[in-house]
Amino acid sequence: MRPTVHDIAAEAGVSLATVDRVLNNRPGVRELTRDKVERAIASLGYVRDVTAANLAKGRSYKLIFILPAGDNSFMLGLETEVREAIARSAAERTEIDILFVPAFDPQALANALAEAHRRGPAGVAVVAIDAPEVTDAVRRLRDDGIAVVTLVSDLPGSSRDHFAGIDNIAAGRTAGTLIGRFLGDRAGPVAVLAGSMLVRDHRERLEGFRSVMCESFGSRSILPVIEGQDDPVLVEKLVAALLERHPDIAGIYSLGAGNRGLVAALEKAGRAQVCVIAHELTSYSRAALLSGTIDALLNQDAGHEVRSAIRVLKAKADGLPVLEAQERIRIDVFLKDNLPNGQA
Amino acid sequence: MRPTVHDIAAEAGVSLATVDRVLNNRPGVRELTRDKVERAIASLGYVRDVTAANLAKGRSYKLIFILPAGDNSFMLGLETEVREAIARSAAERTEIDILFVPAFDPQALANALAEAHRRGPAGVAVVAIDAPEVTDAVRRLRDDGIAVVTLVSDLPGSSRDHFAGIDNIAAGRTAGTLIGRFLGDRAGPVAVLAGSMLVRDHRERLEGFRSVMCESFGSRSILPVIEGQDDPVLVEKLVAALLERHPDIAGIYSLGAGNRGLVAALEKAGRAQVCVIAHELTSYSRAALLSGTIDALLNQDAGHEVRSAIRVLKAKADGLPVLEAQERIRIDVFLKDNLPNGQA
DNA sequence: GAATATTTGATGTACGTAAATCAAAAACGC
DNA sequence: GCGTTTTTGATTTACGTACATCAAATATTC
Repeated sequence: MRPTVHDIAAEAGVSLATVDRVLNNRPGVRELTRDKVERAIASLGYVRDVTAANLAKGRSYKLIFILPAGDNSFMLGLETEVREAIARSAAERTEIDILFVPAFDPQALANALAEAHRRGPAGVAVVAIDAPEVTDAVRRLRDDGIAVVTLVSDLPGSSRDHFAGIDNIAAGRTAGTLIGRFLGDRAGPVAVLAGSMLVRDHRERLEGFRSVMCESFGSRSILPVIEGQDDPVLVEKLVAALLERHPDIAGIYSLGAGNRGLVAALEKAGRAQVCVIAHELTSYSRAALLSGTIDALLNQDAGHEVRSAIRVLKAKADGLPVLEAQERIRIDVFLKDNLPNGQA
Repeated sequence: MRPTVHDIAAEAGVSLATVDRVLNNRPGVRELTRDKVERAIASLGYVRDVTAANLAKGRSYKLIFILPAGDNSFMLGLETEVREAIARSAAERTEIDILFVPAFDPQALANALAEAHRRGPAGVAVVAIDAPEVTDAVRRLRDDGIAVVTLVSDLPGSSRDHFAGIDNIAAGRTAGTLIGRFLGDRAGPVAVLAGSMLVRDHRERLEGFRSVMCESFGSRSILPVIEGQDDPVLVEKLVAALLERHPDIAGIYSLGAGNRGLVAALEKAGRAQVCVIAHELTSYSRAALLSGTIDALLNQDAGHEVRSAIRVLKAKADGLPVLEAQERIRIDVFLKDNLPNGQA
């Protein structure tokens, strides 16, 4: 049987009320008595029954998700997952609100964080932008004991509790090895298509990709990066021009979210033999993978990221440890052979 | 605010006791009254507070894991994960026992299932062997309302509630595409190394692998399957003989758990240029991937499988729905570039 | 309509914790 | 020693559900 507060009280030779004072950091306990109780807790191996505690407190975890507004499929998918978590929230003692902010706008994001702060939640999950005003806003939240988790895009060097997202350098390296080995001896340069070098995850993917190409496939030339702003129309135009300029192109690594335009340009040009590695599984990229236009997809599972963020925020709010192995977001590598059925 | 049993009673115009009788399927309620209560439940959208219910019941979920004895790293890893779940069990109202059975022995497994049945648990997780006596034993458990989840290796056509493992056909197909594309125009046959064709996961991986090789890489010949019983010593002997017999071998797909012997044989023969795709991330296979002896690893995360099995068993024991998207076990594709740090 | 069986209500206790109140005891200053 | 402050104890209520008991009301049978 698991020990209860009563057992602690008996073991320490104090009353229930005193145990409660110690457990919940209430004032009015002598240092000596506090020690006695803590020794009893340690010796009996007491662990507070969080479910009973939450029941008694009538607690519900108020959480706020801050997401970039915009219509790219991945972010829409992320929003869908948050909404599904909201639908389940009754059963999980959570109360989740979403705040939308204009994409790529650090000041707007800092303001949203301040607004979230005002609402006094137990935790905040945010798709971060790597800027000082954002780091500051996060620090202010943390100073007030509000847990903060970055989602998809991290804010290293800030005081965030946790990052729920993939290792983007590893993702870029993986793309490099795949494209290098898939191409084998086939001649021709490789192009890189990004959204914007302003966002950290794109920069990191490029860094990983380049280092692998340099280390392991040094003879293959890499064309200058094309920035398509994740805009389908712009991407299509840029890729079409690229294909015309370089008829010998062997492969393309698309590390951003411009898949729709990329696929359109490739198919119009009839260049199915170009080896393409792209990111994020959406209905477009799935179709392109199945048709053979895209050869491999790297993906981060938005559902996992959202659920992980919620678990971590709840744990941090309770001062509980986090199961690191469970919360590591993995880089999915999809070929046409191992696509999950159903969704996305 | 979430409705409680009191709200249901008020809404239905009955007493708390009657609501309780309906909710817990206790006898002594007229059909008409039962309907009234059920309508109230539906109209208020009542969901039982499982944590409060468990608290009241003093419930702890007795679960039994049945694992194959043996010293292969993957199964040891699986055992480790179960033991870690046991360490966390205090906080999760679970009480987990492990039963070990000799590997690849259907009758012993059926006996273990009967033993598990005798102990009267809420659920059983089992690494299945696809044999009629096992299917029968599972059916008997289910007939007594005991939840059953197959782990790693499935038992389709049985009455198991859920399978916590990967899609092995997809895994085999993925291996096929990877080896086919990595080899490109390089000549030479491909060999397949399995543990035993008795277990379904090995059969399915082979099936997926063969079908992709046939569909997409028809010109490459596949040597007859070698069964190494996942025994390092035997595997090393068999692979050494294989390499001697076929000096022109271009690739090996190891779909079982005999990696230690495979790597030893390859390294002793100095055949690093052979393209090798193997399964399961262990300390041995990790080292071999980093050194280049293995080119890619397909992996199922044992920790995820164990945690998923536990979640599903608890949910089934409570008659609760399962979040399918969360419980899908993914096929990890590891190259040396995206190996997770830490463990395994 | 009486006797019986079935259904329903009323009520209390329990689970493990939180939180509040008030009284009692101990420690402290002077 | 006194009064005062601080610390501790004892007790109660609450959270939402499960489960048991006993009495009361309603159906059913003959």
